Amino acid sequence: MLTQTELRTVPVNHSHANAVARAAPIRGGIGAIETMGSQMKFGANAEIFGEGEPAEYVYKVVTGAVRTYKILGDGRRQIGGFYLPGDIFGLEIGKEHQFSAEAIKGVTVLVVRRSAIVALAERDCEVARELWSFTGRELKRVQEHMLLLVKSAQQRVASFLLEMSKRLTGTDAIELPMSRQDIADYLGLTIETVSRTMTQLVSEQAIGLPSSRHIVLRNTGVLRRLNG
Amino acid sequence: MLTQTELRTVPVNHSHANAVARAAPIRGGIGAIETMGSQMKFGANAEIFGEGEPAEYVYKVVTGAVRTYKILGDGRRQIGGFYLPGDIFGLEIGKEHQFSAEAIKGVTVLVVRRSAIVALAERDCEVARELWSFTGRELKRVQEHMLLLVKSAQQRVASFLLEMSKRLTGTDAIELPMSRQDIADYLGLTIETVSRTMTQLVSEQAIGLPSSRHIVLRNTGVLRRLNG
DNA sequence: CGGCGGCTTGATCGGTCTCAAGTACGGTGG
DNA sequence: CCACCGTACTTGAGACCGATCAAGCCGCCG
Repeated sequence: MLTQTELRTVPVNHSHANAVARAAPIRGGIGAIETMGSQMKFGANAEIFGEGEPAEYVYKVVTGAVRTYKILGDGRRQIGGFYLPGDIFGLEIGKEHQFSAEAIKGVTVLVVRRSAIVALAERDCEVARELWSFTGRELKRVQEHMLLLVKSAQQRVASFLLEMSKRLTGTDAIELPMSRQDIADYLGLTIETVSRTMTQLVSEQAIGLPSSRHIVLRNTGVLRRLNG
Repeated sequence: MLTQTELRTVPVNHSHANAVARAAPIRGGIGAIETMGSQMKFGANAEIFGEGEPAEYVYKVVTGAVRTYKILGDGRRQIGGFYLPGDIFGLEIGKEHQFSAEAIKGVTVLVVRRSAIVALAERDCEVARELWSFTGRELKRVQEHMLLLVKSAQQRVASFLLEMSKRLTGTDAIELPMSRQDIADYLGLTIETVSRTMTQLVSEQAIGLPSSRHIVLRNTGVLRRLNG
């Protein structure tokens, strides 16, 4: 239950006054956040936006990592997704954010006003298509996440490691930005089960674990087989 | 594991030769399936489309009920969603269906070529927005489904009944179109656990169960409290 | 009436959670 | 440089929830 320390190294409000850079808007929608966005920084565990707040901005991770989450009725936290450099998050169809978002560690993001993109999409069908396409990819991602949650602990952890390997570096050696608690809340497990499963995978020669956040995939075949 | 009988009462191919009605195309995108679509019928358990097949058509349920699903690596079936009269399904961003779809019982659907809608969206931004909006609602639905899967059996069943009550009739008396196996595969439980949980809810006065598919919500407060 | 599929109920097993210590690591201050 | 502390992580023992295996029941249709 939210063991994490609630230190917010950057005071946040929704005027987002701490923008540090601004480039001239040229054209394009979501794919052109680079050219029309402002850059912002958030410290570790800083809240970027909260569930239910107006979805005024769309974000793209430049460096660092972000988690989105919901607090369930019984106090547990379910993480909806991890967003790594290059990933876009915070784009909603409706007026409000469905999940909260926090920086996992220090993060730099590009920010664009949602209204700017939506306005563009009203004139430029190509932009509208990009919005649709983005939400479609997000849908696919959540569908896969859903499928994860009906598997065994071993399968969930194995799938998670394969996913992170692909997204972080594409190689077998990965440096996890998130804590065991984050992983547990993403996979719908407890921190103890995640930890135990990791050591189990080590003893099965499937992974190496030189340090708790540094993981080496030794036998992706075994991991993939677990995946189903 | 797929106890269901594989009887396909309607032979299906992708030319969809068994269209029974055609109306003149007037205008509008996804909201205008009515005016530009053909009507089709599928018998109980008939396959409407398969995972990985080209997503040539978009469907809207007129009568009956549809399930989408995936078969997991270990042979289990996970149901992605139930689609009831008025619901649209089968609309993909990419070229292929991500899930398979079957009629739960006899079903009548309206069908439109995906390409027709997409072509419209390239010229009419309002149509493009409708596509985005639809996929956004689907995303929200899947997110909620994901949240279901990390709850207790009681919570899952209670949430399911509340959802069905809202979508089927809006009243407290519901007639489920799907079997216990379907419900189990939707909730990530076994058929036995679903059954036991139902009788448990009966003994707690939360629901009435005059027959296995006919359910009366007696105490929605209790159900909602379970929901979290 | 018999048979079959869908549903319920019972007994036991097993995987994950819970509660509780113990360990490793990084930072801070003496 | 080391002692200390706090946090993150690991490990262990036992409880509990849902899965599994196995019967039995019910409704429907031939």
